[in-house]
Amino acid sequence: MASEAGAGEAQGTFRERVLALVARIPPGRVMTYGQLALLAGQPGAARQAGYVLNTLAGGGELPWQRVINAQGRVSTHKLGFGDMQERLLEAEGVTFDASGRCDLARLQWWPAEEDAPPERLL
DNA sequence: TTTGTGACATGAT
DNA sequence: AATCATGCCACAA
Repeated sequence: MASEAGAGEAQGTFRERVLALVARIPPGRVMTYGQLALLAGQPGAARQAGYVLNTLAGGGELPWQRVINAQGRVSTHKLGFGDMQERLLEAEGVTFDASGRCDLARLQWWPAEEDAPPERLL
C-alpha cells in the first residue's frame, strides 16, 4: 500500500493520465478536454488532451466518445466521425440540442474517490 | 534540434 | 453569433 498514493494522482506520462481519466467516465456522462488537461496536471493543455485521443484512432474499449469540448459539442465533426460520436452518446442517454449541444452543466462528470477505476479498460 | 500541427480554451473584435 | 488571434504543450517529420 505504500507505493500508490491516494486518489487518481498523476502517474506515467501525460498521455497515460489522460487515458486513465477517460476510462473512468461513467456512461451518459462527459468530460471536456480542458478538464482532462487540468486533472492530468496540465491546466490549459486542452489541445494535448485532444491530441492524445486522436492517436487512439477510436481504439479499443476506451469511451473516447464521452470527451467533448467546453461548448458542450463534439469536436470530431471535421474529422468525419462527429455524427458517430453523438450517436454513441445518445445511446447512453445524452441528449443534443438542435445546434448539437448538450447540457454540460448537467452531464459533465468529475472524478471522485468513491469511483472505482476500471483498469480493465486500460 | 527546430518547425509545424492540432479531437481545445478564452478573450477580443 | 461568428470569426480572429493567442496561449498551451505533446508529438511527428
